Amino acid sequence: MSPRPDVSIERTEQILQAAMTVFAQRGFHESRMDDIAEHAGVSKGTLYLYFKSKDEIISAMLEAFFAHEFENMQTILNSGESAASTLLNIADTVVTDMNEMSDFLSIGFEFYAVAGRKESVREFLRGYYHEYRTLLVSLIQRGIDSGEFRSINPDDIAIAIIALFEGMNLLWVVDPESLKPDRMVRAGVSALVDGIRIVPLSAAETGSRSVSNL
Amino acid sequence: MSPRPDVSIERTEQILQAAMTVFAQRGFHESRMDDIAEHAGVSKGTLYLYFKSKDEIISAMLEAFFAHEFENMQTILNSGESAASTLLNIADTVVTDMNEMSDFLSIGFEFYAVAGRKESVREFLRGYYHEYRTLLVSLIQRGIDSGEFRSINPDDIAIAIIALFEGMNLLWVVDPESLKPDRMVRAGVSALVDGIRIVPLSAAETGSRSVSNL
Amino acid sequence: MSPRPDVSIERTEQILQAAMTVFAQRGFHESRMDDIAEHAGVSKGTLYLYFKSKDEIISAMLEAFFAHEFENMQTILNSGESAASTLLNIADTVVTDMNEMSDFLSIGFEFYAVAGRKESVREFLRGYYHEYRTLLVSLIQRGIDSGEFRSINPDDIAIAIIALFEGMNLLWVVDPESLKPDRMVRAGVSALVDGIRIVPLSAAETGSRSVSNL
Amino acid sequence: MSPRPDVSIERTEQILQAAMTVFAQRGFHESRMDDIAEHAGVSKGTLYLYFKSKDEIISAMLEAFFAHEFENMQTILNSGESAASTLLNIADTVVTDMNEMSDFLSIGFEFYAVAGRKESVREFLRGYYHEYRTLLVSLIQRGIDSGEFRSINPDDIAIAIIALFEGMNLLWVVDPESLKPDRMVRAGVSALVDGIRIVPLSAAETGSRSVSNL
DNA sequence: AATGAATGAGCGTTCATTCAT
DNA sequence: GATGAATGAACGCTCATTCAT
Repeated sequence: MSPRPDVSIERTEQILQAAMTVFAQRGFHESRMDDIAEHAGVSKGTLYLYFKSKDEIISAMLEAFFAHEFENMQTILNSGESAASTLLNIADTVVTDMNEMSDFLSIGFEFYAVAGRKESVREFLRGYYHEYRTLLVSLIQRGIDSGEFRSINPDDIAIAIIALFEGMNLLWVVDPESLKPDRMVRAGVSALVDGIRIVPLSAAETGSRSVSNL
Repeated sequence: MSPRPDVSIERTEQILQAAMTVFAQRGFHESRMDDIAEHAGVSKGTLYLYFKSKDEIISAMLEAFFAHEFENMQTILNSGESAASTLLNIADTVVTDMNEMSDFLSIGFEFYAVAGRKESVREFLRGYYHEYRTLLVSLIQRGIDSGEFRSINPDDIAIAIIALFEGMNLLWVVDPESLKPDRMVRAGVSALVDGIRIVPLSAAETGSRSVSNL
Repeated sequence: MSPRPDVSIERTEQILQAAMTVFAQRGFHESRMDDIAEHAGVSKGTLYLYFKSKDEIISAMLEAFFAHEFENMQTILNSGESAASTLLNIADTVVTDMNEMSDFLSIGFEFYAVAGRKESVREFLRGYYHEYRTLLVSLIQRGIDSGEFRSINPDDIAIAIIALFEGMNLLWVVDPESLKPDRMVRAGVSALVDGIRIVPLSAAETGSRSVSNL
Repeated sequence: MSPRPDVSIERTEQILQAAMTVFAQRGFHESRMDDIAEHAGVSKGTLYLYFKSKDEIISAMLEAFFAHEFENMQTILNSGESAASTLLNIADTVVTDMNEMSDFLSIGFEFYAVAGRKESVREFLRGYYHEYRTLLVSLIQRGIDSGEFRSINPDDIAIAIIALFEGMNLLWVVDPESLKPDRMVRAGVSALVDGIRIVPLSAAETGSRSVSNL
C-alpha cells in the first residue's frame, strides 16, 4: 500500500561518497566501477540506476567537490570585524577545510587537469572562482572604502589570495608531513594584507607577528 | 668499423617531446601509445626500445617537465639588484615560463594528482619545491640582512611566493581568456613584498603603483 | 467471496500485443522487457507473472503470429466457385492480410531465421505450412478432378503457391514503396494457374489479361 | 628487408568465413565476438584490426552473402537457348546455390528481418533484387519478342519468379527433410512458364511433364 | 635498430530476471 | 496481483605490450 520510501537521494549521496573515496585513492581512470559499487555497498548495476555513466559520476563529483566552500563564507563576511581580520578568518576557514578534505585533495588536481582540456569543466571552475573572487573583491573594497587598505586594485588582490590558497593546497599535497598549512596560509595572507594596508605593522590585530616570530 | 652514430638521446628527446604534446592534449590516460608514436614519427614498437612502458614515459616526463625552472634563476639571483627587485624579476620570469608552457600546464596538474597517491612522485616534487624554496629563502634572508625586509620568517614567505605562482598557474588554466598572468602575478608579489618591507611604499622600484593605479 | 474477475487472459493478450509492436520496431534482441512493459501499460514485474521469460513471450508470439491465416480460408474454399477462381480469391486474401500486417512482417523473418537453428520453431512452422498446403492441395485436386486443371502434381503447385506468397512478402518488406503486392501476387498466381489449366487463356475469369495488358 | 607479406585480404576472408559459420549457428545477436575469433583462429583483438565493429562484420557479410548469385547468370543468359529453357536453367542454378548454401540460409532471413527496420539494409537488398529483376525482365522480354511468350507484363513475371525462388528457400529452411528443392522449384517455374507461353504444353522442352508425373 | 600485426586481459555498460514491499 | 529497485552475469570493445620479421 504505502509506496516504498524513496531512497534515491540517499543512494546518490552514498555512491558519490564512495566514488570520492575511490577516486582519491586511485584517480579517475584507475578507479573501477566495481570498486565504487563495492565501496558504496551496492551492485554495479545500481550505479547505473543513479548515474548514466562513470563520466556523470565524475561530473556530479565536480559539483559536490566545489560546493562546500561558500557555506560559512557569508557568516564570516558579516562578522562585523575589520576587512583585514575577516581576510585572516577566511584563511583560517580555508585551512580547516583543507584539513577536513586532506584525503581528497588530489581529486581537485585531477579536475584542474581535465579543465585544461574540457571546456565544460573549465566553465564550471571559472564560475566557481568567479563567485569566490566576487566575495573577496567586495570585502577588499570595503577595506579600501573604510580607509583600512590602500587604493589597490581589489581584483588583483582577490586573485592573489585565491592563488595563495590553491597553491598552498598543492604544496601541502606534495609535502603533507613537513608543511603546516595553518601556519603557512596565515603567514602568506598576513604578508599580503600588510602589503595593502595603510598602516602596515599593526601586528597585534592581524596576528602576523606571532607567525613571523615563531 | 664506423659504428652507426648513437641516436638514442635524440630519439628519447623526440619521444618525450611528442609525449608532452599528446599528454597535454588528451591527458595521461586518454593518450594512446599510437598517438605518441605517430607524433614522434616512429613506430609503436620503437617507443618500447627507449622506454619500458607508458608509465616510464610519464615518469621521464615528470623530470623533463620540472627541469627548466632553475636555469635562469641563478642569473637573476646574482643580478646585484635589491631583494625586492629580484623577487619581482623572478615573478616576471615565472610569467614568461607560464606563457611559453601554456599549452602544457594541465600536465602539471595531472602530476599533482598523481603525487597525491604515489609517494615516488610526491618525493620528486618535494625535492623540486625544496630546491626552489631554498633559493627563495636565501634571497629573502639577504633582504632581511640588508635591512630591506622586516624580520619575518623567510621560509613562510618563500612558500607563500611559490604558492602564489602555482595558484596563479591554476587560475590561468581555468580562465585563460580573461586572466592576465603578467599583471596578476606581479600584483600579488608586489603586495607580498610590500607587506614584508621596512619601507613599504617605494612604488617606483617595485612597480606596484603602476598596478594599483590601473 | 466474489473472486476478482480473472484478467489473466486479457493481460496475456495485452502483453503479446505490446510485444508484437515492440518486436516489429526493434527486432527480438533489440527489444527490451522495459519497452514491452511500457507499451503494455504494466510494470516489468508483471510481465513475469504471465510469462516465464522473454523467450516464452517470443514463443507465444510465434503461435499468435501464424494463427490468423486459416480463419477465412474455409469460407473461401467453400464458396462454390471454380478452383482457379478460388485460388485467385485466396491470393487476394493473402494480399489483404499482408497489408494489414505490414508493420509486423519483419517479425516473420526473424522467426524463419530462428527456424534455421531451432527445431522446435522449425516444427511449429512445418505444421503451419503443412496445414496450409493440405488445404491448397485439396483445392487443386478438386480442380484436376473437375477437369479444370491438367493432371499436375497438386503438391508441387501448392508449394509453389505458398512460396510465391512468402516470397512476395519478402520482396515487399525490402521494397515497400515501389512494389504493389495486390498486383504482383495476382499476376504471379494468374500465371501459375494459367500454366496448369486445360484451357489456359480464359482471361476473363482469372483476370490475368487485365494484368498482362496493363 | 622485404616487408612482411600483406595478409589483410586473407584475414578478412578468414574472419568473414568464420563469422558466417557462427552466425548461421547462433544468429547475429547470439554470436559472440569470441566465437568468431576462435573460429577464425585469431584473437579477438585481431577482429578489430580488420573490422571496426560487429555490425561492420555483419554489413560485410550482407554483401558477401548476396554476391554469388550473378556470377553464372550471364553465362546462362547467353546460352542461346529459348527463353523458357533459360528460365528453367536459372531455376536449376538457384537450386544448386541453395544446396551449397544450405547451412547458411537462415542468415538470409536475419537480413530480411533487419531490412524491415533498417533502411540501409533495405536499400542494399532493393539494389540486389532490382539487378536480379532487370536480368529476368530482359530475358522474358526476349521471349515475348521472339513469340515464345504471350504479351504479359515481364516485370510481374520476373517478380513472381524471384518470389518463387525466395519462398522456396524459406520453405526449405522450415522443412529441409521432406522438401526437395530441385523438384519443387522446377515444378513452380515450369507452371509459371507454361502459364505465359503461347503454346503451353510443349512439356518435352520444359521438362514440366517429367516433374508433374513423378 | 625498427616495425606493426597480433594479442588478450580488462573494463564500462546493458538488461533479463528476482523479490521485498 | 502488481511493482520497480536491485542484481550480476555477460559482452563488445580498447589498448598497452610483445615479438617475428
